[in-house]
Amino acid sequence: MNQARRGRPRDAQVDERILRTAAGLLLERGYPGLSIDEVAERAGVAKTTLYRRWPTKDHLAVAVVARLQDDDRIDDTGDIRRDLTGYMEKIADALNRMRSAGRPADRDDRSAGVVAELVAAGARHDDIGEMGRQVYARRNALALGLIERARLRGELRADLDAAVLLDQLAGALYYRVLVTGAPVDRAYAERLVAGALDGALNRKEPPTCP
Amino acid sequence: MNQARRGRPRDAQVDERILRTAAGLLLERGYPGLSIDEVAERAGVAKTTLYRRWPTKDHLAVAVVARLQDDDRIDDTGDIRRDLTGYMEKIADALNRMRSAGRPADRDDRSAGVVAELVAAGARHDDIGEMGRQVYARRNALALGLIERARLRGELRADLDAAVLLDQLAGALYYRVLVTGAPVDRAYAERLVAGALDGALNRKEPPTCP
DNA sequence: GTTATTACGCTACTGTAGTAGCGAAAAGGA
DNA sequence: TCCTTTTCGCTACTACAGTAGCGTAATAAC
Repeated sequence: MNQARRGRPRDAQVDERILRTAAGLLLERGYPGLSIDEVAERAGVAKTTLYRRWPTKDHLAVAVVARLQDDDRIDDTGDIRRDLTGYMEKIADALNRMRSAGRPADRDDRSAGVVAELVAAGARHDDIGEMGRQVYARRNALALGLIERARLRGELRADLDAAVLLDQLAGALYYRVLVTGAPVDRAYAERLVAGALDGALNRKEPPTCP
Repeated sequence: MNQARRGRPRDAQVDERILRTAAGLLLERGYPGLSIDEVAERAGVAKTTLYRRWPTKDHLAVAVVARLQDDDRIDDTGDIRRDLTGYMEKIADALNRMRSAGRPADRDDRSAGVVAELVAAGARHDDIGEMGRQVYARRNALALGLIERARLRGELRADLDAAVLLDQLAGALYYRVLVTGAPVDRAYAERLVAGALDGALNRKEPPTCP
């Protein structure tokens, strides 16, 4: 792919200037402060040029945030509790990075901010939703591998519902950011993994030895 | 509160007409199809009158959806597995009701639709966010009571982290609707509760009886 | 009654996302 | 060199959220 195209080639510096400008506005002023007109003006670019690359403001915002994400590898140390906790911390870090965008540091920050707008963007545009689902699928496949190896080592139940386990873990983080406004930090990641591993049922039964 | 006010009283029929019209548009065409100008025109009301009641489109949408929700009581039958499953089904029903708004029935419906827009509305406006958190807090307090009673009956671990358990349960539902696009139905509710109750760790140790 | 107060409808306005159409510039292919 | 294709900048436009100001209607307090 990427063969030599026919007409005038795109100016890569234009892409760069737009994305840098948009990133500045988005991180400083949040989603409503990301104005297409202002991005175009500050980047020294016609608005139509911008729309030739990203068809909506949502698409531009997704492109900006996608550049800020680091890789989504997952460590496998052989200790499932430690590895899942590390995985949760990675997700929490990514969420917290977006969460604080666009608001003064002194403010009581319970808002989902940019995270919520990106989720909504995925709901508004099929292609963005599909991108998000692919990111999720990739991340989830890696985590399923981690769990499967731990299961084979005997750390986890043989009949474990791994998909549900991952929904519970990641879901709790998103839920706190998007719905309850509660913080997601290292301490919570540890409580979360502990709860999921241990289960809720009471198992203390007096050993029945004849 | 609600003392006799000074000036001309508000026309309750105006509220009703606006909300009915807005509900029709929102459920039929989804969030982008909810146009303030069109609501005002169809309801036979000036746009300024509408804005006197709901300061933004987001507020109007929240008011519409709030009227569609039923009560959030939680059954307590004495069987924690059954009760939690019922609670999950209630949340799933509410999510699914909003999820299908505004799209043709034949379409492959992975989108979060109105749910995502409402979450974003909570992030955009502090007062809406606060409302959402109060709904959550109320619901959560009821569920915490349910869990505490089950714990006292001995069904659940004495050292259970109940807050985390509820985050895991409700979080998984929201996560599937908002992020992964997976369905949330009765079968999933059962898997979810089973996973949370049983835990992930392998506990099969040969009983050590001398 | 009169007055103060609030609701309502109306017109006109701003700001922003997104589109249409045009001419000029930059490339490849003939 | 000439033709085609695509990019880019420009101007002008639509659609929609939200606001400002005004005249008028409906109510309570006096």
